[in-house]
Amino acid sequence: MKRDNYHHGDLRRLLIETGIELISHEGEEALSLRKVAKECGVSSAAPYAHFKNKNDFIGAIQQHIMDLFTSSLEESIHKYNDSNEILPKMGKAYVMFFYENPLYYDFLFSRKNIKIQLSLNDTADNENLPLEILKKTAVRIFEKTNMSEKTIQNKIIAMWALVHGLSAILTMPNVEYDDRWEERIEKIIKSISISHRNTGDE
Amino acid sequence: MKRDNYHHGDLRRLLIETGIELISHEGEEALSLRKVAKECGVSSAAPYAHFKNKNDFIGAIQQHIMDLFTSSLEESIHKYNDSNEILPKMGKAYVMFFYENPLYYDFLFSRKNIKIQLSLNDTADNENLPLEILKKTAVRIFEKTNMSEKTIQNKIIAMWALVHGLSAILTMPNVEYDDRWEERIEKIIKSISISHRNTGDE
DNA sequence: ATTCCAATCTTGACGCTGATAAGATTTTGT
DNA sequence: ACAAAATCTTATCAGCGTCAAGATTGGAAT
Repeated sequence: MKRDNYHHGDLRRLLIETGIELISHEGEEALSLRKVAKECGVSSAAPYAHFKNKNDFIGAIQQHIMDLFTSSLEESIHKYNDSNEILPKMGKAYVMFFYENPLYYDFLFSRKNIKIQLSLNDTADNENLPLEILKKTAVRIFEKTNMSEKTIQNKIIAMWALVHGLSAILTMPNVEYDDRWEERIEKIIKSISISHRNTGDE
Repeated sequence: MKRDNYHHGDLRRLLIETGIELISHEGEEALSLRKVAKECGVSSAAPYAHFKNKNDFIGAIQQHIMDLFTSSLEESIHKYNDSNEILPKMGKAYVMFFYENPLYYDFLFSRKNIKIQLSLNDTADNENLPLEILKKTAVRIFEKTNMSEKTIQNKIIAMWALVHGLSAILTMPNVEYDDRWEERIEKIIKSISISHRNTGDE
C-alpha cells in the first residue's frame, strides 16, 4: 500500500474497498477511519478530503453493498423465466445474499446511517432499491390474477417481511445452517406467493 | 443524582436503568459508560465494579429488555383464549412491542453482544426466550391439526420470520405508520397460520 | 467491640477514536 | 504561467473504554 506521489489518485475508491474488506472480515465494530487510512498508507485526516465524516463514509460503503445486493436480486429475475418460479427464486436470492455474507446484513441494516432507506412509499429516486425490484416483479406476476390491489400490496409486504426476517434469522450467530434450508426457504416463500386465500381484505 | 454515602447501595440497578433511559431516547450510539456513570453521579471507573466491561453492561441491558419483550408476548397468550386468535394476536404483540419502542429493536438485535441469542435449537436454558414461547404456543395449536411435524416446523419458522421481518420494516425510519397496519399485521399473520396448504414438505 | 477482608468507589493514566485547523503539495483551469 | 481548487500532512482536541493503585466502607469472624 505504498505510493510515490503526494496525491494518491484514487484514494476514495481504495478507502471504500478497504473498508468493505474490514467489515466483511471483522464486522462493523472493527471499522475505524484511522485504521482504514493507515491500511491505505495515508494519514489519519486524509479521508476527510473525500468524506464529510465517518457517517458519510459508512453511507458510501452501504451504497456499494446495497448495489451488490440489488444486482444479485436482478440477476435472479433474468435467470428464471417461469413466472411461478421468479418470486420464490428472488426471495431465495434475497436471503442467500445475506447468508453468504452475514456481516453485510448487520452493516446494511444497522440504523446508524440514514442515507440508504428501504421505504414502502413510491418515490421517484428509489428505482434501484431492493424493495422496488421486488415490488415491480411481484406486481407484474400478481396482476395476472384476479386479486384486488390491496391484497396484492399485502402479499408484497408479507413477502418482503418474510425474506427479510429469514435473512435476520439465518444471519444470527448460533443458527446452524444445513442444506434443508435451501428448499425450506423456497417452500415457505411459495406458501405466501401462491396461496390466493386468507390474505384478502374484503 | 447525589448521594451522601461513599457506597451507593444500588448502583448496578441505577446504571442499567440510566442506560435504558439513554438508549430509548437517543439510541445505542449515545450509550457510553462514562456518560452513564456521570449521570449516576459516580466516577468513570465505578461501573467496573459491577460489570466486566461495556459489553457485559450492554448484555445486562439486553437481558432486561428481552424480559420486557417476553412478558409482552406471554401477556398476549393469557389475554386470548380462542386458539384461532392466539397466534395472530401474539404475532401482533411481537411487532407492536418494537413499533412502540423502535430503538429497542436495533439495540436488541445488533449483534455486538452474544449473550442473548434467539436459537432454533432446543436447549434447556432457553425457556423464556421469545422463540420458545412462540414455538410452544404454535405447536400446541398446530398439533390439533393433521399436519406433519416438518410442516409445523416450517410454519413456525415462517411465522417467526414474518413477525420479525415486519418488526424490522416497521421500525425503519421513514416508514410511516397508520392504523391500517394494525389489521394488516393480523391478516398477514393469519394467511400463514391458517392456510394448511402449500407449505408441506411431502 | 475490634479486626480484617471483600466489595465498592476515586484518581490518574494509557492508547485509541472522530474531528478540526493550519499549512504543505499537487493538479487543474484559464 | 499563474491562480484556484483539490488533496494530503502534521498537530491538536475532547471523548471513549479500560486498567492499576489506592481510598473508603460495610459486614463477617473473632
